[in-house]
Amino acid sequence: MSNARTLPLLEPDGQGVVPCCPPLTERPFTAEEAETAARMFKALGDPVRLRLFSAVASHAGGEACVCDISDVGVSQPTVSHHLKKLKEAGLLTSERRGTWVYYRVEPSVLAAMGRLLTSPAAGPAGATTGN
Amino acid sequence: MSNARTLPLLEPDGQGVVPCCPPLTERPFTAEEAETAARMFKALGDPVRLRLFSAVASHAGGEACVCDISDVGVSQPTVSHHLKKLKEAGLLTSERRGTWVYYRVEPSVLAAMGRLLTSPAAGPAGATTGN
DNA sequence: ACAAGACATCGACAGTTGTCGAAACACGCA
DNA sequence: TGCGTGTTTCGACAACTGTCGATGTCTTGT
Repeated sequence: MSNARTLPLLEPDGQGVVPCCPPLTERPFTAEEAETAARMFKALGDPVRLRLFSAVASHAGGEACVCDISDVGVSQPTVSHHLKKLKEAGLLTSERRGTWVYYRVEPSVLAAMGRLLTSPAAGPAGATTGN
Repeated sequence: MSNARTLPLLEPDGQGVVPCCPPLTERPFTAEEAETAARMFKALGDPVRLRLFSAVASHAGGEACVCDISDVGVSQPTVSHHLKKLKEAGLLTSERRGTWVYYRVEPSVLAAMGRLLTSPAAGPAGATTGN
């Protein structure tokens, strides 16, 4: 139903994707950057979704059928609801093959998320590494 | 006020901290791991909080006075509310010096978050790096 | 065509969250 | 001591979120 709401953290640019935001420690986020990045953090901000995402991300082949990962303590409609949220956030993609639906992670998004949190080699806040 | 609610992502272990969770792609999170990690993602899942966090993290000296970062489009009590949330999530610490209160990031927490998202050298889902 | 299984959508509901203004608290200074 | 400024807490309220059971859709097998 939506086609302008996907992949908030990355923007397609023809042959790949470009990250939306600099590392968190580089400079203060603009309102727009924050809106974009927060959507992704929010998607991972629920324990059930995090388990589902982790289950997909760690599954052999990089993809998993819903039936493989739906044992997270909530009902089946709730699992479906959360997978939809993760898809809307651009973290997962889904594909139906026969009876089953397979979800897989968007690898570049995971990389972009890591880049957001990895301090860029002695950033302003990373000067004192010894805690 | 609270002393059992801080640093969800890391556990103090005498001389430093140890990460709570493996990378997301290593194996499915347990319910407990997910609960812990989700608390942190949730804290960054709000645009205002993300801007505040980024403002502190990128500020010279690794710390910032509330007065330096409170221009994010919401009222001052709301800023205080969000800073409290970030503190409860273990992402920020605060210290009062005279009239002003300074916030700084917990560097090890940032590192732990990055580790969560960085695939551990060709993990199950990281085999295909070229999208 | 029909039944069965896998998954998604719908509608409802309790609990949580973000926001504000008002008030309280902490500190420095006259 | 009292005032002004910076920050937090309080109380209230609308909006959002996670959850469920019931139902719908899609595919396979009989």
